[in-house]
Amino acid sequence: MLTSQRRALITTRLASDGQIVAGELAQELGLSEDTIRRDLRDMAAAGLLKRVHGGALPVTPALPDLETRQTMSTDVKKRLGRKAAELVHAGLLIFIDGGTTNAELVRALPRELNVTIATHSPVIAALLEKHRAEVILIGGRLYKHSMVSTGASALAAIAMLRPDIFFLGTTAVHPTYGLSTGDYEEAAIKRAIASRSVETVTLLTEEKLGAVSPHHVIGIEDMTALIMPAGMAPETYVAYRQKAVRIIEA
Amino acid sequence: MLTSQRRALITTRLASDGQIVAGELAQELGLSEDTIRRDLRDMAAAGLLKRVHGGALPVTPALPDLETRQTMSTDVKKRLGRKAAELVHAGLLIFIDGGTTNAELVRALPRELNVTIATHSPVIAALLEKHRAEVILIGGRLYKHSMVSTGASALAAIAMLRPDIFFLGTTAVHPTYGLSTGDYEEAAIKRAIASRSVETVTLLTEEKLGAVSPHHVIGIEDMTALIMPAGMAPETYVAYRQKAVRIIEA
DNA sequence: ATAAATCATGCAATATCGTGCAGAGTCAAG
DNA sequence: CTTGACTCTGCACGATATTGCATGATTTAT
Repeated sequence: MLTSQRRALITTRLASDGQIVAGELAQELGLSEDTIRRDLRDMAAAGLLKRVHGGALPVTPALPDLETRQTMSTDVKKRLGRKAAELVHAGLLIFIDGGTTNAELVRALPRELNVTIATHSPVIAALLEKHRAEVILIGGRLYKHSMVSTGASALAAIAMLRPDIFFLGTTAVHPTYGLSTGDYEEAAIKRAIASRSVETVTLLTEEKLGAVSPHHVIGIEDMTALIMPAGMAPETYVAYRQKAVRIIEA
Repeated sequence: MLTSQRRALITTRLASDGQIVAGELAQELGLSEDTIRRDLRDMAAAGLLKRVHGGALPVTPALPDLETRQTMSTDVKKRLGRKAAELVHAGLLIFIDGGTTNAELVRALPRELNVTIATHSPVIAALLEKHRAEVILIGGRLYKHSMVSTGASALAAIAMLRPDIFFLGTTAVHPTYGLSTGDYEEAAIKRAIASRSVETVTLLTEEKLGAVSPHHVIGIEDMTALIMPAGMAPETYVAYRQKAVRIIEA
């Protein structure tokens, strides 16, 4: 692993976890603690993080992550969410995946709409408290990173459903490699839901395009539509259109 | 947890609660009181807080009416939650019912504690995002009023568990009629969980005592313990003690 | 006044840190 | 191709920091 890669990972990890523990990261990467410490020392000198005994913290201490993620790029996600909400009509069975972008979809859903919403994300379910929608919560063992149910019982519950639309949450979309994610179990669950759904749609912010994660979920050609921000360069998404996927701009 | 994070937490907690109790915080974080005391001593030396016997106070006391209003309603529940958290030990399987009082229990649980927590409330599950605990989410059809899973699939999932402690959320407790609630399905679920649990505990605020709702859950004699606010008139709860239920004051 | 809780201090075990040094790899000049 | 400067990395070692426990002092509550 290159030094710059390692340092990029540290930055990412700081943003997602709000902390770095030197010993843990050394073990995880199979490196000595000295290397990690040197990275942290240098990055602290560059003002990229705040060095503390035992590890490092972000320079701007992590706000409650709900707040952080909300403020990250709310505008774009809100627009995507509103556009996605237009696909939802009364009487349908909708499956909503976890993630902050899908949370915006939930917020954009009319409160009085008579739909049935299935989800394996307790966060999404909690957001539906004030809606009229019938909610089906998929249980299972919670995968802590993305906070969604996984495991055999979740798969069994999903097998009982036949959603009209699946709003898939994703972190990486690539024209050739399709959708991918960082966890094996998570990928399996998403695949199971998509395979049972009539339509599969995902909401995409720009930074996810072109990215690849270790675990393949489904190919672009298996998607019904991609909802992405308007105003992007055509060459960014022409590759997707060639796969006959519908592109909806928001 | 890194030292600086712990101290940041102390600052936050001082702002939100208006006080720090050394013993409680030590228990909550799974550390010795000495460590907390050292933090408080050092932070007091740095002028970040005011050290007092038993804990610490903010240097600039919070505006009185803001403090009282915010904490009046939740202060009692926070105390109940912290007391209840003392019952939870590493290695146990805990089932946590929905409700705002149980939410305070979750907030009081040590973040690093190795427990397994089952819940049929997406709200409770979402609160556990930052905890190390293994979380088992019980799925089903969400009963919107109390936001908990109900129905056959929830019952089936519960039948797989054998919780050590069930923290039952309730709205009505009566010395003769026991615990009751407003929805039939909800009562059935609570009964099912209680019947499979080794211990059943409930957190009670004063206004729930003596109330009766249409649907019976379980009798007082089937409870292991009631956790209720300290300082109530003895005649208020003597009737419960006669049922051989343990009364824990918080 | 007496019991219980809380505190400060010293001590030992562990974790983390900084520094110096050596081996391996890279790269460009010779 | 060889050589030497340079960088990166891991290890060793002593220094420092953190933590939990024991002990006796102090404070608080009854």
